[in-house]
Amino acid sequence: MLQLTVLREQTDQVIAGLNKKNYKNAAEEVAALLELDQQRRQVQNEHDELQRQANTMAKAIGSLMKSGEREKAEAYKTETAELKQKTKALAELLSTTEAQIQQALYKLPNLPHESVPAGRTAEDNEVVLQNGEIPDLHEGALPHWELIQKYDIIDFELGNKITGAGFPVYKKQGARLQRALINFFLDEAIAAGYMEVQPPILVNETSGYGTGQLPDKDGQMYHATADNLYLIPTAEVPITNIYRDTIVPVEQLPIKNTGHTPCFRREAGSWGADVRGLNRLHQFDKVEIVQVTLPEKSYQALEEMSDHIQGLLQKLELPYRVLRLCGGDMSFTASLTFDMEVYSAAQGRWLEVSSASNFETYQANRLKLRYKNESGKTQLLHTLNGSALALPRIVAAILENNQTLDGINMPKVLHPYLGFEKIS
RNA sequence: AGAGAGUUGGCGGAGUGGUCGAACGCGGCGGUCUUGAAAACCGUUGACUGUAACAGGUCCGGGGGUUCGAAUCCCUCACUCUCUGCCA
Repeated sequence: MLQLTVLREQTDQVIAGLNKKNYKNAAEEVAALLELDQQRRQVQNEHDELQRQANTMAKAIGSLMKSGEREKAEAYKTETAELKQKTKALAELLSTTEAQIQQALYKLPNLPHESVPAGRTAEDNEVVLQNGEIPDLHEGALPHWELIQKYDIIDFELGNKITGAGFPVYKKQGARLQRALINFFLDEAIAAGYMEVQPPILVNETSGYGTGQLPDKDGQMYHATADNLYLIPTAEVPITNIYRDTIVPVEQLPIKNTGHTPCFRREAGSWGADVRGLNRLHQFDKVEIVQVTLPEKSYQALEEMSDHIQGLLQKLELPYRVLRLCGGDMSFTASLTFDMEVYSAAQGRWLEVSSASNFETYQANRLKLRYKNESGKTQLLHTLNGSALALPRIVAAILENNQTLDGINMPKVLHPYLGFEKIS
Protein backbone atom coordinates (compact mmCIF):
# COMPACT_ATOMS: atom_id res chain seq x y z
CA MET A 1 0.00 0.00 0.00
CA LEU A 2 1.24 3.46 -0.83
CA GLN A 3 2.06 5.83 1.99
CA LEU A 4 -0.22 8.79 2.49
CA THR A 5 2.73 11.09 3.11
CA VAL A 6 4.05 10.20 -0.33
CA LEU A 7 0.67 10.99 -1.88
CA ARG A 8 0.66 14.30 -0.07
CA GLU A 9 4.18 15.36 -0.82
CA GLN A 10 4.74 13.91 -4.30
CA THR A 11 1.26 14.03 -5.73
CA ASP A 12 2.29 14.59 -9.33
CA GLN A 13 4.83 11.79 -9.39
CA VAL A 14 2.26 9.45 -7.86
CA ILE A 15 -0.30 10.24 -10.52
CA ALA A 16 2.30 9.85 -13.28
CA GLY A 17 3.34 6.49 -11.80
CA LEU A 18 -0.23 5.22 -11.58
CA ASN A 19 -0.82 6.26 -15.17
CA LYS A 20 2.26 4.39 -16.29
CA LYS A 21 0.89 1.33 -14.56
CA ASN A 22 -2.23 1.73 -16.61
CA TYR A 23 -4.39 2.68 -13.66
CA LYS A 24 -7.58 4.44 -14.64
CA ASN A 25 -8.77 7.68 -13.04
CA ALA A 26 -5.51 8.14 -11.17
CA ALA A 27 -5.77 11.91 -10.88
CA GLU A 28 -9.38 11.86 -9.67
CA GLU A 29 -8.82 9.12 -7.13
CA VAL A 30 -5.69 10.68 -5.73
CA ALA A 31 -7.44 14.03 -5.40
CA ALA A 32 -10.36 12.37 -3.63
CA LEU A 33 -7.96 10.60 -1.30
CA LEU A 34 -6.13 13.77 -0.40
CA GLU A 35 -9.46 15.43 0.26
CA LEU A 36 -10.42 12.60 2.61
CA ASP A 37 -7.04 12.78 4.28
CA GLN A 38 -7.47 16.50 4.86
CA GLN A 39 -10.89 15.89 6.29
CA ARG A 40 -9.67 13.11 8.51
CA ARG A 41 -6.96 15.21 10.07
CA GLN A 42 -9.38 18.04 10.74
CA VAL A 43 -11.90 15.72 12.37
CA GLN A 44 -9.15 14.14 14.40
CA ASN A 45 -8.00 17.52 15.67
CA GLU A 46 -11.53 18.43 16.78
CA HIS A 47 -12.02 15.04 18.34
CA ASP A 48 -8.72 15.18 20.19
CA GLU A 49 -9.52 18.60 21.56
CA LEU A 50 -12.83 17.40 23.03
CA GLN A 51 -11.12 14.33 24.36
CA ARG A 52 -8.56 16.53 26.04
CA GLN A 53 -11.30 18.51 27.75
CA ALA A 54 -13.03 15.34 28.89
CA ASN A 55 -9.78 13.99 30.28
CA THR A 56 -9.06 17.09 32.33
CA MET A 57 -12.62 17.11 33.67
CA ALA A 58 -12.43 13.47 34.65
CA LYS A 59 -9.27 14.21 36.57
CA ALA A 60 -10.86 17.21 38.21
CA ILE A 61 -13.82 15.08 39.29
CA GLY A 62 -11.43 12.57 40.74
CA SER A 63 -9.71 15.11 42.96
CA LEU A 64 -13.01 16.74 43.95
CA MET A 65 -14.32 13.37 45.07
CA LYS A 66 -11.21 12.85 47.13
CA SER A 67 -11.51 16.19 48.85
CA GLY A 68 -15.18 15.53 49.53
CA GLU A 69 -16.70 18.24 47.33
CA ARG A 70 -19.57 16.10 46.11
CA GLU A 71 -21.89 18.78 44.68
CA LYS A 72 -19.18 20.37 42.62
CA ALA A 73 -18.26 16.97 41.23
CA GLU A 74 -21.86 16.27 40.30
CA ALA A 75 -22.03 19.57 38.43
CA TYR A 76 -18.97 18.62 36.44
CA LYS A 77 -20.51 15.28 35.58
CA THR A 78 -23.51 16.83 33.84
CA GLU A 79 -21.13 19.00 31.86
CA THR A 80 -19.16 16.03 30.62
CA ALA A 81 -22.31 14.33 29.34
CA GLU A 82 -22.64 16.83 26.51
CA LEU A 83 -18.96 16.61 25.75
CA LYS A 84 -19.27 12.86 25.49
CA GLN A 85 -22.05 13.04 22.94
CA LYS A 86 -20.04 15.30 20.68
CA THR A 87 -16.92 13.21 21.06
CA LYS A 88 -18.78 10.08 20.15
CA ALA A 89 -20.20 11.59 16.98
CA LEU A 90 -16.76 12.79 15.94
CA ALA A 91 -15.20 9.42 16.73
CA GLU A 92 -17.71 7.73 14.44
CA LEU A 93 -17.02 10.17 11.65
CA LEU A 94 -13.32 9.65 12.20
CA SER A 95 -13.52 5.89 11.90
CA THR A 96 -15.70 5.92 8.80
CA THR A 97 -13.30 8.39 7.18
CA GLU A 98 -10.36 6.22 8.11
CA ALA A 99 -12.08 3.18 6.65
CA GLN A 100 -12.73 5.05 3.41
CA ILE A 101 -9.10 6.09 3.19
CA GLN A 102 -7.96 2.57 3.89
CA GLN A 103 -10.19 1.14 1.18
CA ALA A 104 -9.07 3.71 -1.35
CA LEU A 105 -5.44 3.03 -0.54
CA TYR A 106 -5.88 -0.72 -0.91
CA LYS A 107 -7.17 -0.12 -4.41
CA LEU A 108 -4.08 1.75 -5.57
CA PRO A 109 -1.30 -0.37 -7.08
CA ASN A 110 2.38 0.18 -6.41
CA LEU A 111 4.25 2.83 -8.37
CA PRO A 112 6.64 1.64 -11.08
CA HIS A 113 10.39 2.19 -10.86
CA GLU A 114 11.75 4.80 -13.28
CA SER A 115 13.37 2.10 -15.42
CA VAL A 116 10.02 0.43 -16.13
CA PRO A 117 9.12 0.78 -19.80
CA ALA A 118 5.78 2.29 -20.70
CA GLY A 119 3.27 -0.09 -22.22
CA ARG A 120 0.02 -1.92 -21.80
CA THR A 121 0.49 -5.60 -22.54
CA ALA A 122 3.07 -8.38 -22.66
CA GLU A 123 3.91 -7.17 -26.20
CA ASP A 124 5.46 -4.07 -24.66
CA ASN A 125 7.83 -5.90 -22.32
CA GLU A 126 11.48 -5.26 -22.98
CA VAL A 127 13.78 -8.19 -23.74
CA VAL A 128 16.85 -7.50 -21.62
CA LEU A 129 18.91 -10.44 -22.75
CA GLN A 130 18.75 -13.90 -24.26
CA ASN A 131 21.09 -16.72 -23.44
CA GLY A 132 21.66 -20.36 -24.41
CA GLU A 133 21.27 -22.22 -27.62
CA ILE A 134 17.88 -23.03 -29.05
CA PRO A 135 18.00 -26.75 -29.83
CA ASP A 136 17.37 -28.31 -33.21
CA LEU A 137 14.91 -31.08 -32.59
CA HIS A 138 14.79 -34.25 -34.62
CA GLU A 139 12.06 -34.97 -37.11
CA GLY A 140 8.79 -35.86 -35.36
CA ALA A 141 9.75 -34.33 -32.01
CA LEU A 142 6.87 -34.31 -29.54
CA PRO A 143 5.41 -31.65 -27.25
CA HIS A 144 5.79 -32.51 -23.57
CA TRP A 145 2.16 -33.58 -23.13
CA GLU A 146 2.82 -36.40 -25.57
CA LEU A 147 6.23 -37.21 -24.14
CA ILE A 148 4.82 -37.69 -20.65
CA GLN A 149 2.35 -40.21 -22.04
CA LYS A 150 4.96 -41.96 -24.10
CA TYR A 151 7.22 -42.46 -21.07
CA ASP A 152 4.35 -42.67 -18.56
CA ILE A 153 5.81 -40.16 -16.14
CA ILE A 154 2.96 -37.70 -15.56
CA ASP A 155 -0.71 -38.64 -15.61
CA PHE A 156 -3.39 -36.02 -16.11
CA GLU A 157 -6.25 -38.53 -16.32
CA LEU A 158 -5.52 -39.82 -12.84
CA GLY A 159 -5.47 -36.25 -11.54
CA ASN A 160 -8.82 -35.63 -13.20
CA LYS A 161 -10.24 -38.62 -11.40
CA ILE A 162 -8.90 -37.69 -8.00
CA THR A 163 -9.37 -33.93 -8.10
CA GLY A 164 -10.04 -32.34 -11.46
CA ALA A 165 -8.30 -30.65 -14.36
CA GLY A 166 -4.94 -29.12 -13.60
CA PHE A 167 -3.93 -31.49 -10.82
CA PRO A 168 -1.59 -34.03 -12.45
CA VAL A 169 -0.14 -37.13 -10.82
CA TYR A 170 3.63 -37.43 -11.22
CA LYS A 171 4.86 -40.99 -11.50
CA LYS A 172 8.10 -42.96 -11.62
CA GLN A 173 10.89 -40.94 -13.25
CA GLY A 174 8.51 -38.00 -13.45
CA ALA A 175 8.06 -37.94 -9.66
CA ARG A 176 11.78 -38.44 -9.25
CA LEU A 177 12.48 -35.50 -11.52
CA GLN A 178 10.23 -33.28 -9.41
CA ARG A 179 12.05 -34.25 -6.24
CA ALA A 180 15.44 -33.76 -7.88
CA LEU A 181 14.59 -30.27 -9.07
CA ILE A 182 13.26 -29.23 -5.67
CA ASN A 183 16.42 -30.41 -3.95
CA PHE A 184 18.67 -28.87 -6.56
CA PHE A 185 16.92 -25.50 -6.30
CA LEU A 186 16.98 -25.50 -2.51
CA ASP A 187 20.65 -26.48 -2.36
CA GLU A 188 21.55 -23.71 -4.78
CA ALA A 189 19.59 -21.15 -2.76
CA ILE A 190 21.22 -22.26 0.48
CA ALA A 191 24.63 -22.01 -1.19
CA ALA A 192 23.71 -18.44 -2.18
CA GLY A 193 23.08 -17.55 1.46
CA TYR A 194 19.36 -18.12 1.80
CA MET A 195 17.93 -19.74 4.92
CA GLU A 196 15.52 -22.57 4.23
CA VAL A 197 12.07 -22.44 5.79
CA GLN A 198 9.01 -24.66 5.53
CA PRO A 199 6.01 -22.40 6.03
CA PRO A 200 2.31 -23.28 6.31
CA ILE A 201 0.54 -23.51 2.98
CA LEU A 202 -2.76 -22.28 4.35
CA VAL A 203 -2.77 -18.65 5.43
CA ASN A 204 -5.25 -16.39 7.16
CA GLU A 205 -6.86 -13.29 5.76
CA THR A 206 -4.43 -10.90 7.41
CA SER A 207 -1.49 -12.57 5.68
CA GLY A 208 -3.31 -12.32 2.35
CA TYR A 209 -3.65 -8.58 2.84
CA GLY A 210 -0.07 -8.30 4.03
CA THR A 211 1.51 -9.30 0.75
CA GLY A 212 -1.25 -7.80 -1.38
CA GLN A 213 -3.07 -10.88 -2.72
CA LEU A 214 -6.14 -9.53 -0.93
CA PRO A 215 -8.27 -7.78 -1.79
CA ASP A 216 -6.93 -7.58 -5.35
CA LYS A 217 -6.74 -11.26 -6.27
CA ASP A 218 -9.44 -12.69 -4.08
CA GLY A 219 -10.92 -14.86 -6.82
CA GLN A 220 -7.56 -16.37 -7.75
CA MET A 221 -6.99 -18.16 -4.46
CA TYR A 222 -8.65 -21.31 -3.15
CA HIS A 223 -10.57 -20.33 -0.06
CA ALA A 224 -11.31 -22.75 2.77
CA THR A 225 -14.39 -20.91 3.96
CA ALA A 226 -15.14 -23.03 7.02
CA ASP A 227 -11.99 -21.68 8.63
CA ASN A 228 -11.52 -18.58 6.49
CA LEU A 229 -8.09 -19.71 5.33
CA TYR A 230 -6.56 -19.46 1.88
CA LEU A 231 -4.38 -21.97 0.06
CA ILE A 232 -1.23 -20.10 -0.87
CA PRO A 233 -0.75 -19.12 -4.53
CA THR A 234 2.98 -18.74 -3.81
CA ALA A 235 5.36 -19.20 -0.87
CA GLU A 236 5.87 -15.45 -1.01
CA VAL A 237 2.75 -15.08 1.14
CA PRO A 238 3.72 -17.13 4.22
CA ILE A 239 7.45 -16.43 3.98
CA THR A 240 7.10 -12.67 3.71
CA ASN A 241 4.44 -12.65 6.43
CA ILE A 242 6.95 -14.15 8.83
CA TYR A 243 8.11 -10.57 9.20
CA ARG A 244 4.74 -8.91 9.57
CA ASP A 245 4.61 -6.46 12.48
CA THR A 246 8.30 -6.49 13.18
CA ILE A 247 11.02 -3.94 13.58
CA VAL A 248 14.09 -5.76 12.32
CA PRO A 249 17.46 -4.98 13.92
CA VAL A 250 19.66 -3.49 11.17
CA GLU A 251 22.45 -6.00 11.74
CA GLN A 252 20.07 -8.81 10.72
CA LEU A 253 19.61 -7.31 7.26
CA PRO A 254 19.40 -8.38 4.56
CA ILE A 255 17.03 -11.22 5.38
CA LYS A 256 17.29 -13.98 2.78
CA ASN A 257 14.86 -16.88 2.97
CA THR A 258 14.02 -19.71 0.65
CA GLY A 259 11.37 -22.38 0.76
CA HIS A 260 9.70 -25.05 -1.27
CA THR A 261 5.91 -25.25 -1.25
CA PRO A 262 3.12 -26.41 -3.46
CA CYS A 263 1.24 -23.45 -4.91
CA PHE A 264 -2.46 -23.32 -5.68
CA ARG A 265 -4.10 -21.10 -8.24
CA ARG A 266 -7.67 -21.13 -9.38
CA GLU A 267 -6.67 -19.43 -12.66
CA ALA A 268 -10.26 -18.39 -13.06
CA GLY A 269 -10.97 -17.39 -16.62
CA SER A 270 -7.46 -17.94 -17.91
CA TRP A 271 -7.84 -21.31 -19.62
CA GLY A 272 -7.50 -21.51 -23.35
CA ALA A 273 -5.76 -23.22 -26.22
CA ASP A 274 -2.23 -22.42 -25.00
CA VAL A 275 -2.51 -24.09 -21.65
CA ARG A 276 -2.16 -27.73 -22.51
CA GLY A 277 -0.08 -30.06 -20.44
CA LEU A 278 2.14 -28.48 -17.85
CA ASN A 279 1.80 -24.97 -19.18
CA ARG A 280 -0.78 -24.00 -16.59
CA LEU A 281 -1.87 -25.96 -13.53
CA HIS A 282 -4.00 -25.45 -10.45
CA GLN A 283 -1.38 -27.03 -8.23
CA PHE A 284 2.36 -26.91 -8.81
CA ASP A 285 5.62 -26.88 -6.90
CA LYS A 286 7.89 -23.94 -6.60
CA VAL A 287 11.01 -22.92 -4.73
CA GLU A 288 10.81 -19.28 -3.77
CA ILE A 289 13.48 -16.82 -2.68
CA VAL A 290 12.53 -13.85 -0.53
CA GLN A 291 14.61 -10.89 0.63
CA VAL A 292 14.02 -8.07 3.05
CA THR A 293 16.53 -5.26 2.64
CA LEU A 294 17.36 -1.68 3.47
CA PRO A 295 15.72 0.70 0.97
CA GLU A 296 19.03 1.77 -0.55
CA LYS A 297 20.09 -1.83 -1.15
CA SER A 298 16.96 -3.31 -2.71
CA TYR A 299 17.79 -2.83 -6.39
CA GLN A 300 21.18 -4.36 -5.89
CA ALA A 301 19.38 -7.29 -4.24
CA LEU A 302 17.04 -7.59 -7.20
CA GLU A 303 20.04 -7.86 -9.53
CA GLU A 304 21.50 -10.51 -7.28
CA MET A 305 18.27 -12.50 -7.35
CA SER A 306 18.06 -12.19 -11.12
CA ASP A 307 21.64 -13.49 -11.42
CA HIS A 308 20.86 -16.38 -9.12
CA ILE A 309 17.84 -17.40 -11.16
CA GLN A 310 19.77 -17.12 -14.43
CA GLY A 311 22.50 -19.27 -12.89
CA LEU A 312 19.94 -22.02 -12.30
CA LEU A 313 18.75 -21.87 -15.89
CA GLN A 314 22.31 -21.99 -17.17
CA LYS A 315 23.10 -25.02 -15.03
CA LEU A 316 19.99 -26.70 -16.37
CA GLU A 317 21.26 -25.88 -19.88
CA LEU A 318 18.02 -24.25 -20.89
CA PRO A 319 17.81 -21.39 -23.40
CA TYR A 320 16.22 -18.45 -21.66
CA ARG A 321 15.56 -14.77 -21.93
CA VAL A 322 15.01 -12.03 -19.38
CA LEU A 323 12.22 -9.51 -19.71
CA ARG A 324 11.78 -6.20 -18.01
CA LEU A 325 8.03 -5.94 -17.59
CA CYS A 326 6.26 -2.85 -18.82
CA GLY A 327 3.99 -0.79 -16.58
CA GLY A 328 0.79 -2.39 -17.80
CA ASP A 329 1.98 -6.00 -17.44
CA MET A 330 3.48 -5.75 -13.98
CA SER A 331 1.68 -7.11 -10.96
CA PHE A 332 -0.34 -4.87 -8.71
CA THR A 333 2.24 -4.78 -5.94
CA ALA A 334 5.55 -4.55 -7.85
CA SER A 335 7.83 -1.61 -8.57
CA LEU A 336 10.07 -3.48 -10.95
CA THR A 337 9.79 -7.02 -12.25
CA PHE A 338 12.06 -9.24 -14.31
CA ASP A 339 10.46 -12.28 -15.87
CA MET A 340 12.56 -15.23 -16.93
CA GLU A 341 11.30 -17.35 -19.77
CA VAL A 342 12.65 -20.64 -21.07
CA TYR A 343 12.30 -21.80 -24.62
CA SER A 344 10.20 -24.89 -24.94
CA ALA A 345 11.43 -26.20 -28.27
CA ALA A 346 8.65 -28.54 -29.39
CA GLN A 347 5.94 -26.02 -28.63
CA GLY A 348 8.13 -23.31 -30.09
CA ARG A 349 7.17 -20.98 -27.25
CA TRP A 350 8.79 -19.00 -24.47
CA LEU A 351 7.40 -20.05 -21.10
CA GLU A 352 7.54 -17.90 -17.99
CA VAL A 353 9.32 -19.83 -15.24
CA SER A 354 10.25 -17.07 -12.86
CA SER A 355 9.29 -13.59 -11.86
CA ALA A 356 11.56 -11.54 -9.63
CA SER A 357 10.19 -8.34 -8.19
CA ASN A 358 11.08 -5.48 -5.93
CA PHE A 359 8.05 -4.24 -4.01
CA GLU A 360 9.93 -1.41 -2.33
CA THR A 361 7.81 -0.31 0.64
CA TYR A 362 4.46 -1.39 -0.81
CA GLN A 363 4.21 -4.70 1.06
CA ALA A 364 6.24 -3.44 4.02
CA ASN A 365 3.67 -0.72 4.61
CA ARG A 366 0.88 -3.26 4.84
CA LEU A 367 3.04 -5.64 6.83
CA LYS A 368 4.35 -2.96 9.19
CA LEU A 369 7.82 -4.29 8.47
CA ARG A 370 10.34 -1.70 9.57
CA TYR A 371 13.80 -0.88 10.91
CA LYS A 372 15.33 1.98 12.79
CA ASN A 373 17.66 4.26 10.84
CA GLU A 374 20.79 5.93 12.25
CA SER A 375 18.78 8.72 13.81
CA GLY A 376 16.53 6.20 15.53
CA LYS A 377 13.50 6.79 13.34
CA THR A 378 11.40 3.77 12.38
CA GLN A 379 11.17 3.39 8.63
CA LEU A 380 9.77 0.89 6.17
CA LEU A 381 12.01 -1.78 4.70
CA HIS A 382 11.91 -3.11 1.15
CA THR A 383 10.68 -6.60 0.26
CA LEU A 384 11.58 -8.68 -2.79
CA ASN A 385 10.91 -12.14 -4.06
CA GLY A 386 11.45 -14.39 -7.01
CA SER A 387 10.72 -17.89 -8.18
CA ALA A 388 13.81 -20.02 -8.16
CA LEU A 389 12.13 -21.81 -9.78
CA ALA A 390 8.61 -22.92 -10.64
CA LEU A 391 8.74 -26.58 -11.67
CA PRO A 392 6.16 -27.51 -14.29
CA ARG A 393 7.35 -25.36 -17.17
CA ILE A 394 10.96 -26.19 -16.38
CA VAL A 395 9.97 -29.84 -16.66
CA ALA A 396 8.19 -29.14 -19.93
CA ALA A 397 11.27 -27.46 -21.40
CA ILE A 398 13.66 -30.13 -20.15
CA LEU A 399 11.51 -32.86 -21.67
CA GLU A 400 10.98 -31.17 -25.01
CA ASN A 401 14.46 -29.76 -25.52
CA ASN A 402 16.37 -32.88 -24.60
CA GLN A 403 14.30 -35.52 -26.33
CA THR A 404 15.99 -38.05 -28.58
CA LEU A 405 14.56 -40.94 -30.46
CA ASP A 406 15.33 -43.33 -27.64
CA GLY A 407 14.75 -41.26 -24.54
CA ILE A 408 15.14 -37.90 -22.86
CA ASN A 409 18.56 -36.81 -21.62
CA MET A 410 18.64 -35.17 -18.21
CA PRO A 411 20.81 -32.09 -17.52
CA LYS A 412 24.13 -33.06 -15.95
CA VAL A 413 23.61 -31.10 -12.73
CA LEU A 414 20.59 -33.23 -11.96
CA HIS A 415 22.29 -36.60 -12.37
CA PRO A 416 23.38 -36.90 -8.74
CA TYR A 417 19.89 -35.90 -7.61
CA LEU A 418 18.11 -38.21 -10.03
CA GLY A 419 20.07 -41.41 -9.88
CA PHE A 420 19.57 -41.77 -13.65
CA GLU A 421 20.70 -39.86 -16.72
CA LYS A 422 17.96 -40.51 -19.16
CA ILE A 423 14.21 -40.98 -19.12
CA SER A 424 13.38 -43.99 -21.23
C1' A B 1 -13.78 -31.69 21.29
C1' G B 2 -14.74 -31.02 27.09
C1' A B 3 -12.94 -28.57 31.91
C1' G B 4 -9.84 -24.97 34.06
C1' A B 5 -6.03 -21.03 33.86
C1' G B 6 -3.97 -17.19 31.22
C1' U B 7 -2.72 -13.04 27.25
C1' U B 8 0.75 -6.26 30.26
C1' G B 9 6.71 -2.52 27.06
C1' G B 10 12.83 -6.16 23.63
C1' C B 11 12.39 -10.11 27.70
C1' G B 12 10.80 -11.51 32.81
C1' G B 13 7.10 -9.71 35.90
C1' A B 14 3.90 -6.12 39.33
C1' G B 15 -0.52 -3.71 38.99
C1' U B 16 -8.54 -5.35 40.55
C1' G B 17 -11.89 1.68 39.17
C1' G B 18 -8.79 7.84 39.61
C1' U B 19 -2.48 11.67 38.38
C1' C B 20 -0.56 4.26 35.16
C1' G B 21 2.30 4.66 29.27
C1' A B 22 2.37 1.54 33.39
C1' A B 23 6.47 -0.47 39.73
C1' C B 24 10.69 -3.66 39.84
C1' G B 25 14.45 -6.77 37.51
C1' C B 26 17.12 -8.08 33.00
C1' G B 27 18.65 -6.44 28.34
C1' G B 28 19.88 -1.95 25.11
C1' C B 29 21.95 3.06 24.79
C1' G B 30 24.82 7.35 27.03
C1' G B 31 28.07 8.75 30.98
C1' U B 32 31.43 8.49 35.60
C1' C B 33 35.50 5.43 37.07
C1' U B 34 39.71 2.55 34.30
C1' U B 35 45.87 2.32 30.34
C1' G B 36 41.69 -0.77 28.13
C1' A B 37 37.81 -3.96 29.70
C1' A B 38 34.73 -6.03 33.58
C1' A B 39 32.35 -4.71 38.11
C1' A B 40 30.08 -0.63 40.53
C1' C B 41 27.44 3.92 40.27
C1' C B 42 24.40 7.85 37.58
C1' G B 43 21.19 8.87 33.61
C1' U B 44 18.28 7.13 29.58
C1' U B 45 15.28 3.53 27.01
C1' G B 46 7.86 1.45 23.31
C1' A B 47 4.55 2.20 19.06
C1' C B 48 0.91 5.03 16.29
C1' U B 49 -1.25 9.77 15.23
C1' G B 50 -0.64 14.86 15.16
C1' U B 51 2.20 19.85 14.67
C1' A B 52 6.36 24.23 11.07
C1' A B 53 7.90 22.96 16.00
C1' C B 54 5.62 22.51 20.72
C1' A B 55 1.01 20.97 22.57
C1' G B 56 -2.65 17.36 22.17
C1' G B 57 -4.80 12.37 21.21
C1' U B 58 -4.61 6.79 20.97
C1' C B 59 -2.54 2.00 22.35
C1' C B 60 -1.84 -3.03 28.56
C1' G B 61 -4.35 -9.87 22.78
C1' G B 62 -8.79 -7.95 18.90
C1' G B 63 -13.77 -5.84 18.99
C1' G B 64 -17.92 -3.91 21.84
C1' G B 65 -20.10 -2.15 26.59
C1' U B 66 -20.63 0.02 31.85
C1' U B 67 -18.55 4.68 34.19
C1' C B 68 -17.32 11.60 34.97
C1' G B 69 -12.97 8.20 34.80
C1' A B 70 -10.94 1.18 32.90
C1' A B 71 -4.75 -2.36 32.26
C1' U B 72 -8.33 -3.03 36.29
C1' C B 73 -15.71 -4.39 35.93
C1' C B 74 -19.16 -6.79 31.95
C1' C B 75 -19.94 -9.16 26.92
C1' U B 76 -17.68 -11.31 22.69
C1' C B 77 -13.88 -13.25 19.48
C1' A B 78 -8.92 -15.02 18.79
C1' C B 79 -4.74 -17.22 20.69
C1' U B 80 -1.60 -19.75 24.57
C1' C B 81 -0.96 -23.21 28.63
C1' U B 82 -2.55 -27.50 31.94
C1' C B 83 -5.70 -31.88 32.49
C1' U B 84 -9.15 -35.33 29.80
C1' G B 85 -10.56 -37.27 24.87
C1' C B 86 -9.15 -38.13 19.75
C1' C B 87 -5.17 -38.51 16.32
C1' A B 88 -0.27 -38.62 11.96
